[in-house]
Amino acid sequence: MKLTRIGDIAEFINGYAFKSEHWGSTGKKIIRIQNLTDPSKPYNFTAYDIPEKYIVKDGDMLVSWSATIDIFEWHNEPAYLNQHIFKVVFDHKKVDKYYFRFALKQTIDSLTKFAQGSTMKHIVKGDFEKHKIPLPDLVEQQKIAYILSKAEALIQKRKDTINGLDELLKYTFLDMFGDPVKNPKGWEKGGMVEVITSIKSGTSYAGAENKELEQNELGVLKISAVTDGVFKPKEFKAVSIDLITKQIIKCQKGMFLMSRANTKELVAACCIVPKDYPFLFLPDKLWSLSVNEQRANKIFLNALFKIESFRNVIREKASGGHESMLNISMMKFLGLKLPIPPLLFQTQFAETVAKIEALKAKQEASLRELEQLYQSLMQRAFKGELDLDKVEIEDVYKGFEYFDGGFVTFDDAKPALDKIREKFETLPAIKSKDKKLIEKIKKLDLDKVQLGRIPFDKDYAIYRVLYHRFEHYQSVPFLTIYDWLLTDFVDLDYNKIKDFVFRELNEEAPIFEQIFIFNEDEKKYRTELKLLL
DNA sequence: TTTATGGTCATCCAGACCGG
DNA sequence: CCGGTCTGGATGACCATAAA
Repeated sequence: MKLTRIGDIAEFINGYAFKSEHWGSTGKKIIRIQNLTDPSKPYNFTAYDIPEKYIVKDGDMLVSWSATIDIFEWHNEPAYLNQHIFKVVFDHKKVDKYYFRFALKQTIDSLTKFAQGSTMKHIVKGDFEKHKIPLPDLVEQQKIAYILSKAEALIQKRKDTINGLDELLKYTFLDMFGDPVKNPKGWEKGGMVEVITSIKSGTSYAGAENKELEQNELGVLKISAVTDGVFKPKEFKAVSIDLITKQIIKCQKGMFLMSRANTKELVAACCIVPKDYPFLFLPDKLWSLSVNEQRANKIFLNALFKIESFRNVIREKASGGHESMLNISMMKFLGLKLPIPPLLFQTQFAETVAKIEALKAKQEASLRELEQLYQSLMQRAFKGELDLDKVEIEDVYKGFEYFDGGFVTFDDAKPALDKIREKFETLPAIKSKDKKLIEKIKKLDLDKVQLGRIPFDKDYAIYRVLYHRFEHYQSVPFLTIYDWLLTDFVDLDYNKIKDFVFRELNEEAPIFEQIFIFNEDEKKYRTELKLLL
């Protein structure tokens, strides 16, 4: 495939070098690299007037070129760009911005070889602009971006499900046992000594990071193997067996591990080791806790220690001169009090956890598969090996020409809208049902209403959404349309549609209305949605 | 003599900042 | 404005000391 210098298809505007006196708590957000890599990081704000060119709008692509070298799409209110990040201004006649994102991600590793500086890796603007990506014609680009977006969306969906299962675990705990500190269910309280029979601490060894283990090496775990609350067998350092003189504790299935040191936030992270790892052993900062099985279930304890309120109780016992590396002693830990529900309940909880974990394992396996598929798709796409002839991008999406940022007015969009309308006007008209529905609503007893299914015609909805928006606001941000089409409607996932619909219901000028219908056969109410005219 | 504890020092990353 | 260095926080390495 033809290679093109990215400097020829887009302009890269570097962010503004804000000084600390520019920061405040009011005004516009300042986008720093950490805000892109970690959404939980707080923003700095500035009330100063900075030139227009540093403003980033919703949908803008950003490339960080210092330390973290990656590309991000900004989905947020207009904000200022900090130094070390480029804002990408595309030549829309030549390149599709989503295609560009995928193409750059695919080739980003080769960019790091240009990185300069000793303490901190930088990419020099000139080198960056010289970087080449494969560039087929625009329609092909859109098709590639479309396929990859689909794969990406599936991956995200798996990740969401996995996170959801984690949440479910937490709620299951709180539902069964209540908050462990307030102890609203009045469980018998006991000392940690009653449930933990012994604590074994590992031994300190230095080693080489990020490498595979050789024949004559063992891995000493790092705190980070436990930090996230899930055992991570890859977080170790390699140590030559010859150097190991002290007694070590090998990492075995069922071990209940806890970190005795870290920042206050992360101290007392714990997890259960899922299987034997004969080549890994514990470092001095990790404990292996033995549980008195007559009194407690370690799955229960593992969940308990992860509940924020109880974690705080443990954290309070940590000490140290530097806030950045606090320690807990065994005595202090064993001196803590905890609620100890009857073993039967704990076992029941553990069974539920096992079920959720099994679901999670399935989702994780699927996620790995998808990620592999995604990788191979990426590679084939940029080698020009994908059969794009079979790819039909949704007609609606094709109807819109590229618009150079900003807003699409009603007139801009009218030809495309007309085309859509022609296609959809004959569709099963929710319209004709509307009158009957309204009659029914009048007779409803709203107190007895239950949520139910949402009958939903995707194509018709797209048309209605767009038309309504145009009528109501006269113009619509182009990117909003693009996103709807690309992300909300590429698949017919019920939950996604539901999310979308409920978002719409909460809008100031909603295009949906929730209505309630009595089903004569089932003898109960269910909700339906009506598109407002 | 061994182990647990509570540190400090070193390193790396990310951001602050500055000279040309 | 650009390209680089300085600085501080987070984490890992490792140790002196006290207790067992």
